[in-house]
Amino acid sequence: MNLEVGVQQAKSARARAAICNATIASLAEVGYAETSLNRVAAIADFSKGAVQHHFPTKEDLIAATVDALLLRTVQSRTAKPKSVEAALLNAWQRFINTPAYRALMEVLNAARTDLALRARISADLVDWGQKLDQQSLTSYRAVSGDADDVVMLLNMTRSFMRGLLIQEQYGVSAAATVDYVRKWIELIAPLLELKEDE
Amino acid sequence: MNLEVGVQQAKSARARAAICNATIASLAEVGYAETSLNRVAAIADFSKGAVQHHFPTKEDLIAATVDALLLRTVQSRTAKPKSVEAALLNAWQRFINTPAYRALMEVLNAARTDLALRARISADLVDWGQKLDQQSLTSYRAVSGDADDVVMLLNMTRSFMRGLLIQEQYGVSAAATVDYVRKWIELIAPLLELKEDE
DNA sequence: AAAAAAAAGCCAGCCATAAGGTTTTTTTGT
DNA sequence: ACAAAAAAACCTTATGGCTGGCTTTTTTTT
Repeated sequence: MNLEVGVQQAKSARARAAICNATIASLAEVGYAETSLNRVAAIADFSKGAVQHHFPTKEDLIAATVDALLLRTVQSRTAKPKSVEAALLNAWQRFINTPAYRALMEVLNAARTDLALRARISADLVDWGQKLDQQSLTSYRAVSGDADDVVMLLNMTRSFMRGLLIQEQYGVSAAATVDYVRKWIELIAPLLELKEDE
Repeated sequence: MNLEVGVQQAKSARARAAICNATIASLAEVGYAETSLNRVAAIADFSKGAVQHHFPTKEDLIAATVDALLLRTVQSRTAKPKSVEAALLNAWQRFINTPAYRALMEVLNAARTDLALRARISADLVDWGQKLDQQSLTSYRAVSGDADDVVMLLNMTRSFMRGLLIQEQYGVSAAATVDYVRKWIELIAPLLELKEDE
């Protein structure tokens, strides 16, 4: 229990956080392939050597950044929503349609063909998926009474929203995209109810 | 007036097609960033110089490949399906969940951050989207009677399926993915009818 | 003295260009 | 009309400029 060791560790932790944030910003802005150590270092205002001191390899950097992203998106529980409709629309606006989620998608896409990266982050992603499923179950109930329906409907919603993010680039306006979201919510909100107890 | 298309032209066309096919294969296998002229040339069994002769810049190559992909996916009209459910499931199996579509997604994702590429292919993609909407209207009718609903529902379905492709890598089995597709179809199919007239 | 940060060097791979040879097409001269 | 000449197209090989990640060395901080 050395307080001064704590000081160094704290500083190191701050540096690592700053670097991960820079990585997230870079992923969102220029994508995975163009997210180089040089660029991350420039954004975080460190030297390339500093980045490589904290994360010896690029895979280390990306893996740490993914962890930060997953943690961030799980922690962001909002106040209890008024309706299922409001909750789902909120999920789109504050959760999916956001630079951080885009950064995550960049890594997910890269991991499709980069097997080493995929092996590295796969366990965390599975954990994350399970946490999301848990959250679904504590927030919603299916009118059918089947708990599996809750998980399935919310996963479908997330899938749909991920797909919207891709299409968004060409020929479809942001307004039309929100229309799509609303239409989907219209369809599935009647199948779900909010849990009130807590 | 030469009835026979020039020998060279035919050869050239064949070479270009082979190179584009190699590009599609590479995109599907290793993704956009790793799809280099070297790799494409190796797959197509040409020299790198040959590839660059036909497509002076990488952007040219990708743009031509996208054209080939879009053409391919529009042409592939199948026999008239028996039900809305069968048609949508077919769309997933023969259209979306396929190497060619994955190749297209790679380019779309890259185009999000590569503005030059996006400007290059944007018009073609918009055209393509309109063609797909047209096809939707000739094949389906909405029970609501509103033609816009047809277009919207099918675009939503494609969005959902795109989203599935991304998630597919981690924690979700192929069988579970098909379950999701079926569940989605259960929700959407009652809102659509097949057009029989032709 | 040890950890953190910066700097310098290395190798591999990328895209692009250029030079050379072969084959096809077009133009020219008679 | 038709062979010779010129031009163009196709493909290969070689080269260059540049940037990527990684390693090693030097400087700074604590």
